[in-house]
Amino acid sequence: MGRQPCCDKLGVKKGPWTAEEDKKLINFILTNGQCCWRAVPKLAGLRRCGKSCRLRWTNYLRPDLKRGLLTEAEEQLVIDLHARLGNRWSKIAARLPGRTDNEIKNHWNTHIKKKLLKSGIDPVTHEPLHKEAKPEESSSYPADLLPESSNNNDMQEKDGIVINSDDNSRSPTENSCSTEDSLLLDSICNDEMLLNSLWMDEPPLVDASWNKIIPLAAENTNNYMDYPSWEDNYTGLSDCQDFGVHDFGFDCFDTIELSALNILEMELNR
DNA sequence: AAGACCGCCAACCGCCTGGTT
DNA sequence: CAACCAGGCGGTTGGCGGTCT
Repeated sequence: MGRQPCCDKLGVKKGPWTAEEDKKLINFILTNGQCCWRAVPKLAGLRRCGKSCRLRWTNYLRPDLKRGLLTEAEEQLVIDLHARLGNRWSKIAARLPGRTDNEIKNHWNTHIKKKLLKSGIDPVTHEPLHKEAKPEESSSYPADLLPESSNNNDMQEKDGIVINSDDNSRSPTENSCSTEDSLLLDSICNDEMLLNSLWMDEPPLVDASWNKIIPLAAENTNNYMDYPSWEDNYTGLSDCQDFGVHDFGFDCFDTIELSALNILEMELNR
């Protein structure tokens, strides 16, 4: 007995999203907020599966997403977190504001994996590929690929995954990263509590999920200032700080729609 | 110039989890 | 407590663009 499909397969469109569909989805989410993805296609006038809408939104249309390749620091952080967490892409993505699990997963599979292999490191275990060849080495990571967990002897194992009990020993920020990147890593990598929260199911201290921003902003505009990527990308939002899900309508929509249209324009120019 | 090959990434699929009834 | 449901997650695929021959 298979699971019921998440949507009626008949009449549901698949494949690449068109600019028109994107616009419909953006308009709907910005007007109504995120709720009940199953109902979104119908309400937004899309012939798509709700799941597909959610993915499109979280992986591509969300306004706080960063574009372009991961920075050196971000890559470093991904390697380090992967060494601790394994393929828990969503957990890893939660530590990288503006990045999605899908993006990180793709970047891992296409870039980082190869980089590690080239350096003689098993991307799964983060151990040297030919350990017996150089057993005296504590780590085979080159300077630019050194995860914290591999250069620290004080390791712990939890649920079969190696974690590091002393995260303050060294951070990847010692590499040549921008100040901004360094700050990001300092705030994330060196925070024992934050790393512990990766294992507990506590709300993350730094959470990139945009859907949390609107309610936060509605009850405390100071909190909303904690999300620079959002602010940077959508300065116009500061003009409507009192918005809530239902107030997030057409009065402040022009600015946001401009951003949405920018995305669509980018898409059309591709 | 054109066909073959390769890499990247958006999107899909199926399973899992947590909440609700 | 079981059944159901929606959302979330990770693995995988397929199409497209770039590079190579």
